[in-house]
Amino acid sequence: MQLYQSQTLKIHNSLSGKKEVFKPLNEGHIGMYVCGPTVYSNVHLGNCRTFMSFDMIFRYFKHLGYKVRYVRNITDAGHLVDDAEDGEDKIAKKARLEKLEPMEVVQRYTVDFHNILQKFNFLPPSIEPTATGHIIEQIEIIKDILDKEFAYEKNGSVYFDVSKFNEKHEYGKLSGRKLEDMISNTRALNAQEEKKNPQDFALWKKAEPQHIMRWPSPWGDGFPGWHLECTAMSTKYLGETFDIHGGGMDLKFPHHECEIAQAEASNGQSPVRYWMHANMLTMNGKKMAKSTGNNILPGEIFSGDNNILSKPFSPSVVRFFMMQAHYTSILDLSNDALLASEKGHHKLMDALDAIDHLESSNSSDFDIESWKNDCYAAMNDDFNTPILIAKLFDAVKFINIAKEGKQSISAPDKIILKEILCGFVFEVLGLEGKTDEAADSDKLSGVVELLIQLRKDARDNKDFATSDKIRDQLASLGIQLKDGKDGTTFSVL
RNA sequence: GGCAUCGUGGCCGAGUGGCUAGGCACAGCUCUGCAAAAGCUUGUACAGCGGUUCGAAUCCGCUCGAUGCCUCCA
Repeated sequence: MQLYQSQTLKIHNSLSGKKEVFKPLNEGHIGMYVCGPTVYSNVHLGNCRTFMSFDMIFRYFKHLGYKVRYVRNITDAGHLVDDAEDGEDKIAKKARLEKLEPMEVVQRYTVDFHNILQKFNFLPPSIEPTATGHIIEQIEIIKDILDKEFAYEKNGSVYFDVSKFNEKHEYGKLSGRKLEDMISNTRALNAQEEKKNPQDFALWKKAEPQHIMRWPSPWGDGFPGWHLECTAMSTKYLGETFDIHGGGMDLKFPHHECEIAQAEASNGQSPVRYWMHANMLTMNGKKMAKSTGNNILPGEIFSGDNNILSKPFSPSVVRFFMMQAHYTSILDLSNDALLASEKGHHKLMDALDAIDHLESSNSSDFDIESWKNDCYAAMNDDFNTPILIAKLFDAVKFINIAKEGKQSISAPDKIILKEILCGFVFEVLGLEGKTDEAADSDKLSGVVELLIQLRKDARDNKDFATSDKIRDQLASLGIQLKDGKDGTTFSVL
């Protein structure tokens, strides 16, 4: 019996705008696709938040006992810079500026992306396909859509015919837009004269002679449109209809809308059963943007090399900070917020360490069953990690009281408490304990124990000047002494 | 201008038509040589204006503000 059989999970489906009971297409198995990064620069912190939300969701599915195929692509081709760039591929553009091969740029930033995600303790997806590795599949889909007459060719490019599609299908159902509104609101843009209608989008773009990234196709040398790769890769690995498609809120339109259109045009069915969208990250109340300087790279948070935050913060603290907000809410990052999260994170980890040292008793003053149910109820309610964390702090409080000997816990309950707590903290939330390896070093703890002993001697002799000196010096090194009933312990901050 | 997601106490951030979120900060107390840590106790809310209701911060309308998107841009 798997855990998921006893849990009812609800997911907010962007398509319906409602929370729906989640039932996978095939019992026990879940197919999930998340739009990955474009690897033409360092990964954006906001992007990390989106991926982290889906990492948590992936982790919870696995925790529930589901077999999950999680596909997250790497976009290494297909994005255009803007109209002024004459249809030049974004990656090719950057490559010329830096005098690098396009694939060299892709490699550099793919490595950066993986490095940062590893620091954040992400689980790797099941498949991480690249757009350039699926050109053939994309061409096949274009052929299919052309056959069904939902697309047309013009001068070596192929465009999706939105108006025609809209006659039999509903273009705009995900983002709540109506084609008529879009038509009346369209701005005048350059280089659109090939399209029948401004709403049409490219499935295949003809490559100009200077364009480096190019592939042969039935319509001449060119490259695929941006929306197509996700359709090709998601359906290839997950089937024509699959359970979950996720991404940032910003991708809802046009990207995800176009994905729906492409899939419905090519195989007649709606590709995704549950659409999930993660919300944006702001900093100091404003959107993060390089142009205004209101921007920070993940690596700069970890190193402290920035003029926005007062100190470095560990990846796990940043993760804890992000998990304290619901994935569908806008989250605001600030120095104060990170400082608060750091303290909360530390308190949580200290309590986890303390469980093993609790005395077992014949009975428990803590209702483990009902607490455990509350934890699962929080996660089952559209992955409500803030509520889960609030529940975890109920346990933290109990552990601290029990540590003082004021309440008790039975031996079996102690095992369950630890198992559930660790399960949620490490497995589901993906947090990490003491990252400072020094804390585990025998040498360090030997030295600190010695100092604690010396301080105790000084205190016994009422030599408080010496005892305070030891305490304060250690504190300035980031080692905190805690005087308890049964002597002094320490923790490395 | 249109569409979408929001607007909660000093800060971050959940939630609900009437019943404690939680973390951090602040104050008092316990413990302590003094602190720290931990515990206990307490305070400050639901953008504004209308409406529905016995009752709304929670539902509806409008206003203001934030963020994203509006065709090739995460």
